[in-house]
Amino acid sequence: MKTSVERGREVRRKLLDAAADLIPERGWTAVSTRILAERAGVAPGLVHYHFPSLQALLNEAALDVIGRVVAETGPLLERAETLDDGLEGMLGALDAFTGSDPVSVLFTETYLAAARDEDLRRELTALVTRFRRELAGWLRARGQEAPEETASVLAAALDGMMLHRPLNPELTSAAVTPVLRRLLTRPGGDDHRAGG
Amino acid sequence: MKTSVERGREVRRKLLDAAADLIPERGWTAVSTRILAERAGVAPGLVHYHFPSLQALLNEAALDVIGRVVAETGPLLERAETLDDGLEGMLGALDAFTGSDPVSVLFTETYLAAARDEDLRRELTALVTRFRRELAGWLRARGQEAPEETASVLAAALDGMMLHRPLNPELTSAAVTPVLRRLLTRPGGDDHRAGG
DNA sequence: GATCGACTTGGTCACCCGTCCAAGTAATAG
DNA sequence: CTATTACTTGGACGGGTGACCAAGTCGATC
Repeated sequence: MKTSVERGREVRRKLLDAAADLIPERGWTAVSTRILAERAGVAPGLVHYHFPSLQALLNEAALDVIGRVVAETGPLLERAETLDDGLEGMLGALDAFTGSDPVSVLFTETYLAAARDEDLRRELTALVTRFRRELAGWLRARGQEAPEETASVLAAALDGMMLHRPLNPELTSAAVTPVLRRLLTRPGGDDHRAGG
Repeated sequence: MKTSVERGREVRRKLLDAAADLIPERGWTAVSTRILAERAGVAPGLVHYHFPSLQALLNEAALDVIGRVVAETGPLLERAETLDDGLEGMLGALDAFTGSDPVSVLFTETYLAAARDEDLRRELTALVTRFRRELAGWLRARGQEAPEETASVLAAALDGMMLHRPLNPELTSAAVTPVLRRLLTRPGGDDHRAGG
């Protein structure tokens, strides 16, 4: 038999998981305490026992998922030796997301919610910045020109692709890789145009 | 004195304008008939007189705004002779949008709402496709390699930039233009690698 | 066995929701 | 002047909302 504290943690976890499902499904502002509790298989009153507010629960659930995705990308990059390999790896991993899947939609919902919640914005900015820094560092280490700016554009382009995919079926990694490859400047290529 | 039909049209217009304000402000699913009517300075019952449902009103309002932005971009492109000029023009125009302004947020809100409303998705896809086709045609006419794919990536990257801007202040057109320029292949450049 | 404290239950509070509609106003057509 | 038409008003309908809480459960500790 479990201790009540253990069951409490489990309930908390179930609520966060239910939120990660429901935010993409219904939209951030359309997730209610009752629906959340029902989906988690839990009494309605528990939401406000384990979390100070519905907003706080949604923020934590979204940042959890995004944080996990960001944490997975670092190792994926490090495994790639060349810029081309890294780009292909990232875009290949992105093929798991159709733009309509829960994770893609959760990302976008969170970006929007961050415009209306200062706490969320601050923490989301931290996560996105970390991702961008990792990407920039990886680019720099492999001789990429203007690594920070390239990382910013690349990060934005990846999220933009997720946004456009449901409206543009041609936006596959196969179609996109050759185009995005042009963003990368190889060390042995056209790298010396002094200054800029 | 105005005829009642004229006043009716005016009310319809006011409701659409109010919706275009409120969708970014509160989030798509958090716009209610009563708040809408209040913002428009109009009685609540008028919403369902002029529109079959709240959803239909929101769809029309969003597509109006997006359609107008898309319609403005064509002429902007045509004015530019070279790929570089066109890119700079587009990115410069994008500087009017901070990513937190109503139009930027409305775009993203609409992409998300389209995932949950088939009618909206169909019409939004038509608009986005039109934009992409115009961009691709313009690119092809100026000797760009793989114009369709480049247009797809460029369109996605632009929306992605709007999504990321509030979280990444360095994402200015000045920082981004030199990077995105690498996407463009000049006619006199490395253009003949037959087939591909 | 008694006490404590974490967790849970089920419900209450005041309020907002989309939709619909009977009754009213007022410009126009006959 | 009457009938028609288009538009407007204010409220009613059933139902969902976030937050809160008194009472209850139950393992852990003394």
